[in-house]
Amino acid sequence: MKAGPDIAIVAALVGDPARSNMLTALMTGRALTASELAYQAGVTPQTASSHLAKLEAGRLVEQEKQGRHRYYRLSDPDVAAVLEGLEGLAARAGHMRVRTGPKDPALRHARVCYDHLAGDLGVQMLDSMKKQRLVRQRKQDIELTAEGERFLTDSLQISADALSHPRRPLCRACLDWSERRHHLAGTLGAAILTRFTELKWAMRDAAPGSRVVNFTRNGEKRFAALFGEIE
Amino acid sequence: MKAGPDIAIVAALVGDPARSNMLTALMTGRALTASELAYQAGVTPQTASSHLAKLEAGRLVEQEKQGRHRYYRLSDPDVAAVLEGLEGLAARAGHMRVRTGPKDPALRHARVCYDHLAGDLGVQMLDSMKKQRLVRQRKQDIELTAEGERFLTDSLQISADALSHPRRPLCRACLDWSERRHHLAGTLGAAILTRFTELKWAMRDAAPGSRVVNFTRNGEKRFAALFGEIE
DNA sequence: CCAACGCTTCGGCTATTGTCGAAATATGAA
DNA sequence: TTCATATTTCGACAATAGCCGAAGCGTTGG
Repeated sequence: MKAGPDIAIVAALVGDPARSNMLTALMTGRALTASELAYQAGVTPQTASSHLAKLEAGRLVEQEKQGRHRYYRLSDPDVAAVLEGLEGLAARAGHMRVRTGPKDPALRHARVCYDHLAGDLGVQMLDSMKKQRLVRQRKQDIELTAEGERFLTDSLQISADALSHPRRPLCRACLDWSERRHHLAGTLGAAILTRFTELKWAMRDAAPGSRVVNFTRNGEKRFAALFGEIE
Repeated sequence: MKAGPDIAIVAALVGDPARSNMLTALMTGRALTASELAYQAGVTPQTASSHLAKLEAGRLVEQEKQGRHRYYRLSDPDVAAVLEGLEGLAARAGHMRVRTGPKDPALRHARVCYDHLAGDLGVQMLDSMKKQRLVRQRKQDIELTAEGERFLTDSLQISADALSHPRRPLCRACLDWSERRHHLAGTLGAAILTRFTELKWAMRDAAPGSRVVNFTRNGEKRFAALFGEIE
């Protein structure tokens, strides 16, 4: 009756504050160096080193060496998905870190959730796509419509067919912890955020570990034109 | 940059062996008493009591008092989903509890994953439904076809329309940790397993905390007739 | 070549948390 | 009413794991 995977080992890896801070920093989807992760976690480099070794042994992160630098990233989107789920449980249980600083509203407005847009704007985008019948959502199933494919091609020069990926869905509903509603994940969600960046509508906060997405004035206008409030 | 949910708190709750054993035991979808959970976790009742208080404070479980008995269950399917995800990560990282006893093959053959069928038979069922075009799966998106609705009504007396649920999808692909492929979750997956039980094709192992599903001889035949190997 | 920097390894310390014995309270059955 | 059982609470103990200083190794740039 105790057969099966031992979730305690994995969860204990995430359950340490220093390690969870590192994993959260990696939810930006960026690779960060050991030093940057040490800073994010608020520990010394030697402490971070031993933590990272554990995360790597547990297959939660993987590393790539560049000269003297060690870059770490999440092993794959499955890890990010579990971390998202944990974020939802933590938010629901009220385990929020109270930092009502200037960054908090920005984080709620628009932020990266691994590789796709989240926050107020992320939720608004999915809502708008549903109202425009670009996607169909039944509960947590999201499907791109033919009209949606044309929209993506015409307005954003994104080809849905090119987003095929053996292990990730095109569309996935991701529960937004700040809005408590869904935003769009999957390869399409990632492609859209990438396109926003290419078009210079939005850019990521440059601070390592920051998840904030800053839209330009023009970007906000373009975003509103495509995904604004629709009756 | 440390704003947002504090996943360390939730993960640390899962990361203790005694507590993770309890949560795993509750993945059967059944409510268990504090004593039964203490037994599953291999600790004394007083230790279990303090653990359960923590899990309840963390909103991972909820309790219902019946006389002298306290029944605990997982708070909701979101908790189960995160635990499933952790199981997948643990299995991938090779954190398997080596108990190659008589129960292990049974667990791999057919078991409950919260409320739907998993294991070899669970994976086979989804495969067959795909080959018979009862469902369409593109990566992790699963959609019931019109033919599938008729099949469910005719063969199992299950009405897909009656499975509507505000917070759960009809179909969800759940990665099976023993088969490393998908089985069917969601309200439909749950309804199918329930129907097998009603039809007396299958029954759950009566031991508290056991996830094994035992098919009868007749049940195996009926299951094979509906979901057997199809070319 | 030398100095600076990134990262790892080693060893010792300490705080935290899980554990159980003991005791108390509530419920159910005879 | 009494006894058995389920569960909770309290207090003490011990083991573990995270922490950092010190030292070492590898890489980079001047």
